[in-house]
Amino acid sequence: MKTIEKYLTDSGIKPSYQRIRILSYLMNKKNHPTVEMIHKELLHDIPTLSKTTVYNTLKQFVEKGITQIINIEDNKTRYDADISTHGHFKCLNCNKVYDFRFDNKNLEISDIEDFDFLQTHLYIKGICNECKYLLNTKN
Amino acid sequence: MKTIEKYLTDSGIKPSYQRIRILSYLMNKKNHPTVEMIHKELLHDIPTLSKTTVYNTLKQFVEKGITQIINIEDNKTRYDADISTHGHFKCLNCNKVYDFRFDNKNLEISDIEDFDFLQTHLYIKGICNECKYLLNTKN
DNA sequence: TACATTATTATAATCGTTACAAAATTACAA
DNA sequence: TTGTAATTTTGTAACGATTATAATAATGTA
Ligand SMILES: [Mn+2]
Ligand SMILES: [Mn+2]
Ligand SMILES: [Zn+2]
Ligand SMILES: [Zn+2]
Repeated sequence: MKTIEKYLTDSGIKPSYQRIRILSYLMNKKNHPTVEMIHKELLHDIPTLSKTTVYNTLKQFVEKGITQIINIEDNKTRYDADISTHGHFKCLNCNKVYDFRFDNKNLEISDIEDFDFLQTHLYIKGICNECKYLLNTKN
Repeated sequence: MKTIEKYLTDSGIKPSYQRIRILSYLMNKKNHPTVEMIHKELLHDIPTLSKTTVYNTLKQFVEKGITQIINIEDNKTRYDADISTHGHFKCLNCNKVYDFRFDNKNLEISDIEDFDFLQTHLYIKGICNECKYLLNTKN
């Protein structure tokens, strides 16, 4: 609890109640939520929470570099408080988004060697293990 | 010209005039256009072209597997008639989207080894060579 | 030609997101 | 503490990309 406030302060963000709760949600759930998911969930505890506040807060988190945007969906943005470079796998059956690690340093890339790389996003879509099992036992 | 019609037919798509023109645009320009870009450009030649037709056509192309969706932008969808697995680099200065090749086979991925992979999207953002040069000479 | 099927178009509706201004909260000096 | 300025949150309206719907046009076929 205390650590999250300090993390916000150190990042140049005043630790308001809403901001603390939204960041806690991201850090604890680790579910790459949409704005809708965060708002719906926190509304139970904070009945006055505005969706605009969720949007504003996430925008600020991204600007201050403590949250990254995950664009694995066609339409809606997902957010991740894990700002390390890691990959995301979306299961096309259950729609869950999984983290995975990949060797960013040894990516063998051609054609754009001299460009300046600032962000790397690796998205893989397919069927997760759980669904593979479920789909097999069904048939 | 003839080849595009055959390509559509072989993919199970009736080669209407609009579909031929939209696919030609994708294949010739290779610029990962948005719906807006395609519509605006083709409107010069086909003044009656509806934006809905562009949407419908691209949806069909994706369903039939002859076009892939590029989600490198936050808000709008881009399309690519090159359905091979390749990476995309977006320059944060000039907003151009470049193709690049990467070694998909030798990607070193942990944690999700047993999942079924269906699509792999590698997006890198940064500054392209052209802009690097321009930005340097400016200062 | 006559009729059924398919494709295209125009328009309205939807949905995620952003803009804006009012209300609430917080910071701080008198 | 009190008054006032600055910041944060909220509600509502506006926006832009996309989808749904229904009418019109084009195409295929008997
Ligand atoms: Mn993640
Ligand atoms: Mn491409
Ligand atoms: Zn799954
Ligand atoms: Zn550039």
